[in-house]
Amino acid sequence: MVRSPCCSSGDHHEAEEGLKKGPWSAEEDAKLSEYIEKEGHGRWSDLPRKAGLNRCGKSCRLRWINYLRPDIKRGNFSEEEEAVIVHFHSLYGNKWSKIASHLQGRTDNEIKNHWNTRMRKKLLRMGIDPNTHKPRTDHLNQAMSLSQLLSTGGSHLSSCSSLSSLENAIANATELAKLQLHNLLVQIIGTSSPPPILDHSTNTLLGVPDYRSHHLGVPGFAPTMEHQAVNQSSPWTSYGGGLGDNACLPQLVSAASPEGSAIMNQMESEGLPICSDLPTQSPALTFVEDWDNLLEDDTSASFLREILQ
DNA sequence: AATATAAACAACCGCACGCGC
DNA sequence: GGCGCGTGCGGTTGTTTATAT
Repeated sequence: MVRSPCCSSGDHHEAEEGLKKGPWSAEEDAKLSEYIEKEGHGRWSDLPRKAGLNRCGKSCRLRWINYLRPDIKRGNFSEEEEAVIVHFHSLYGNKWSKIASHLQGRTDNEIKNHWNTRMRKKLLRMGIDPNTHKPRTDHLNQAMSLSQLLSTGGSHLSSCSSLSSLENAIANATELAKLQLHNLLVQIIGTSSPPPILDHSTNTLLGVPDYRSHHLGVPGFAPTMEHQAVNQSSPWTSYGGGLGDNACLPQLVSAASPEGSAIMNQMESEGLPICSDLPTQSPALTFVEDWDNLLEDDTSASFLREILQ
């Protein structure tokens, strides 16, 4: 490859020429802004010398584009902006500069940081894969199974006649639930390894030890794992996702707000589809909300933390 | 109040691409 | 067509700030 003569790490130019690296001082910022506003940036590689800066051109460019540019918009991202980011990310992937071109005043770096630090987590919490923009149905199904198990286990317990059976059942059900929940949480937290699959025919988590034979001591105790499958045609499947003709964005943007309507107009003018007929709540959404409630509940949260430890 | 940990942000680095010679 | 250079992009790392213990 042809390496840029500027800022190359291998050539030790910084060390030889004493080029400064790291955070910019107010004085450097002022010099850079003043020069560009007066002369324009011209060739970035020449700029530092002309502007009297002890930085490489690449560093100057980055500082100007990401921080000093007068039209830059700082501060928190609005929900409208986040919706636009989600939408265009579903179309372009990690093409941050392309996404940035749709958001006035936001830089690719800022969008990238925001995505990596906040939005990814937000989507994961919602049960949406941030890479594919599709619902993580494996997790939803497992979580629903768990919920079913706990309720089934409860009814099972109420019918136990002997105390030892009851204690066993409690221990076993708890163990099973912990195992599954642990697995589920590990996945949700964002490991990139392929998630264990729940084999519905045998009710085992593929890729983990057979917990039934190892942990369930009650003869004949085979918890029912039947669950309501998430409707594959639920609104989640069209969640801003897919690159097909039917890809559309749930109308997260308030068309009433000036900013929202401007964004919507822009999207419409670009021929981008916008969904307006989505129901306000789906079964999956209800579950996600319940899950959020669970996580917000102090007792449950401490229980989950304990499991994870 | 001190320390540890997590989150957010800024900047760096390596690479790819386009352009002119 | 090959090469060198300048620029832009995306991933990663480093630093700062906020929050929890």
